[in-house]
Amino acid sequence: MRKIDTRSFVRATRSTPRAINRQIVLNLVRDHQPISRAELARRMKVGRGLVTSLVGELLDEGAIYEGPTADAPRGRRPTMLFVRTHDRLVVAIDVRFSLTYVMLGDLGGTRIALESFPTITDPATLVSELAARVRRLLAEHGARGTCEGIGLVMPGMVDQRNGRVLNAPQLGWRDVDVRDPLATATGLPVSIESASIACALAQLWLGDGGSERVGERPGDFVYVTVSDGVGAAIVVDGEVVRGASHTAGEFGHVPLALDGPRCLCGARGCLEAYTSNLATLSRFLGREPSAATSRSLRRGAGPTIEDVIVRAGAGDAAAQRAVDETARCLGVGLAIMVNALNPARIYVGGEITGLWDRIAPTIRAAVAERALTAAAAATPIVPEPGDGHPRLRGAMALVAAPQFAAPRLA
Amino acid sequence: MRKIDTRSFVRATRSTPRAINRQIVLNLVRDHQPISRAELARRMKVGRGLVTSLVGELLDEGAIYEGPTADAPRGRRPTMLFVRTHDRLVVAIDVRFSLTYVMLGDLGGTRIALESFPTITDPATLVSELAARVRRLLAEHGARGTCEGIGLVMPGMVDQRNGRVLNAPQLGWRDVDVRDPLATATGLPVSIESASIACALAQLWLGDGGSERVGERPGDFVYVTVSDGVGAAIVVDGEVVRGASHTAGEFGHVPLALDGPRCLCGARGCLEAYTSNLATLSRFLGREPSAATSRSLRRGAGPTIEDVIVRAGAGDAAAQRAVDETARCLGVGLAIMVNALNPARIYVGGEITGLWDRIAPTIRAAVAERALTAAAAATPIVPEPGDGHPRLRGAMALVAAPQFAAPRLA
DNA sequence: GCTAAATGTTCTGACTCCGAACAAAAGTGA
DNA sequence: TCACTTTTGTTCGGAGTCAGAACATTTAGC
Repeated sequence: MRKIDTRSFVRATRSTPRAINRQIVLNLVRDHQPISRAELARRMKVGRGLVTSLVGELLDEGAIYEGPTADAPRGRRPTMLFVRTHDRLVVAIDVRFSLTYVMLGDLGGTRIALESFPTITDPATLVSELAARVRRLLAEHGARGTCEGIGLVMPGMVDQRNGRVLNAPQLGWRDVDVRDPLATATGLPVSIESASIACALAQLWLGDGGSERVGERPGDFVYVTVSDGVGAAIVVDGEVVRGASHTAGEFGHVPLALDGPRCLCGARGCLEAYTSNLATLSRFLGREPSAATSRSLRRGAGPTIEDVIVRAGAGDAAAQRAVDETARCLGVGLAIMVNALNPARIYVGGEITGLWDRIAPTIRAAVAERALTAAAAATPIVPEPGDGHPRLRGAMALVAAPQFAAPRLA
Repeated sequence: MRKIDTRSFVRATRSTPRAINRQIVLNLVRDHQPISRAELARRMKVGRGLVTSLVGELLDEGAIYEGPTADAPRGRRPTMLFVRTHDRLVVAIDVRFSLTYVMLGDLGGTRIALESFPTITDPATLVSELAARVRRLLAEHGARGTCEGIGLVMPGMVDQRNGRVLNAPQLGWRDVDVRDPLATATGLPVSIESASIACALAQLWLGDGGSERVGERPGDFVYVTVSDGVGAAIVVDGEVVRGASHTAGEFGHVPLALDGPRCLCGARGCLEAYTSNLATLSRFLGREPSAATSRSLRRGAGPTIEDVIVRAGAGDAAAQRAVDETARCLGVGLAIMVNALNPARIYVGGEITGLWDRIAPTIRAAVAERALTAAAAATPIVPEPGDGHPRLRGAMALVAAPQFAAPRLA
């Protein structure tokens, strides 16, 4: 029951049905490959004739390809269809505080090569270094196919429309254009996105397809990133909620206590001030989480969040107390999201997932305590470990998504 | 960039372009009436021939009608088109704690007749009373047109799909079917919805069209209802966010302080415990907001929220303190929504809007203090006074919306 | 009355889906 | 071996829709 915005709509042309059905076929092949034309016709409830025509078009464009025929109990053997991904390359870039990762993968999300280098904070130098590495990677592996584009994930706020980094405190950037310089330096289209949204896109487009529960809509979830900050990306009906000025998802500064510890944002008692890595670390050290503490910890003075996690896992009581309290507060934060948005599930990413077995019961209990309905209390909360490089997968999803997205209409 | 859900999609047929363009024309007429075919063709960037065909179909169906021709500086005078609303009746019902309102209106949202009676808490008796009143209203005013359906707004949680009231503490109902009994008793289609979502639908479909700022997307907002409880309805891209189990929008139990005053939900420090009418009233009385207080106040023992508002407006210091604190806390709650969802604007409904001139600066200041970006801090916060019967308008929108909504696709 | 300009209609063509008929391919069994 | 059944995949005419040009209609101005 969507209202049409009469100031910005897309009217239908005579090729609109084609565009819609084409994408449906492509997505069905993607989700169920290998799949035959006849099976596609059954799933779409159309005649096989139409499927032949649609598939023929996708074959001509190189979006899919025909594999070998499959066995069948009776009758003619079906020729199986696959999405062409292995020779369509994607460059994924993840710029983080200390290291920048550059990865070469294919449209299906498969990793081909991965490298990293210390992050350069000067924009122009970073872009030229990135361009050089992209060129070298494509020269080395270019025989595997053609590159479809670059997905760039930046730490901080990003305006995905004009390709600018609005604010990246970890790099000291404010309103810096990186997309266009990188695009001209490499000759490839570049898509840019913030880390939390990128992780959500990775789940949405490259997610663990098979594990979804029956009846659960795969396009309704929240992805919460617990790291230096606490951010969330909201996905409703298969689409990321961006907000009127593209800043939706800032759950990090929901107050848990109006007179709580001071947060780096200036307010008091923010969720982030209780659950960020800095907060956990400060709690472990018995210090106030201040900007000074933050800086000194970043410079490598003192233990890191990884150290705390390792110690907690090894039985260190102080570390366990610090982490448990983080888990309790995170649970309260997740309960807010569960009540406010009622997602089908919540993904949690960040270093803290390394201790999931320990913290999961605490988080669940806190969520269940504050959830308003039984269904909300039972919302699956799924950890995503950092060793799967969710941000890099998100960068790949940035390039892959436009190929498979539903056409915008009405 | 929406992902297609391959387990539940709508494929295009050869009449899909027609369905889309038909709705676009209908909505353009609705938003810009009186409007000519030629103007429609310009706005849609199509030839006038296609518009003639689409308009002809809408005329045949009775969705629109031709008015008189308009003056033109040169050339043939255009015949103006209008949405046919005046002879298509709608019954709107708003069941509240003390009174139930029944209104007869037309598809355009115009009020024809309004009556009320003391709410009956027995479901069957309520339904038969409602059916009798609906029949009488239609008999009296039936000459004005045919009735398109009934919109029913209930206080509490509603499953809009199967027409059941899941939980309405004000009526003492749990899992009660009212939609189907009322539909069979009246022979009319009935749509049911919760109060906060209904108010949002009223704004979305019958909202103050002209006053929207340039560039502001009309389909991205949050409607916050401050009443016995505090609820919110989230509208993204012209569509209400319902959530995986249809319980999205429960911002009332966002904690402002984990160890704050006890809330009726069982937790502590909920936004509702600070800003509901009961909370304001309890603050004025210097009491704890308990279930017992709630009951005694509902029974008419002691002052009502309206009394407190009148006193605050007249200069009573205690009442002003109570209301100002409510405003401050509400501002914090709105800041959470601004940061989390980044809506284009926020509507606030409820008795407290009667004091908007006094509380607006406090609310704005609290929002601005916690908003993370300048754009978010500037989010317009618009009061909707209760004398416009927003819930009844929402009930009308329930019936009107399906007529104008975009077709679901892909 | 003629012309220009604008609105509204009609008609042919192109693109699409739709459904039925047809061809192709594999197994079964007389 | 070969007709029969079953399933897959293709082809083709028909119907619905948009696209665009030609045409008819109406008004104002000269």
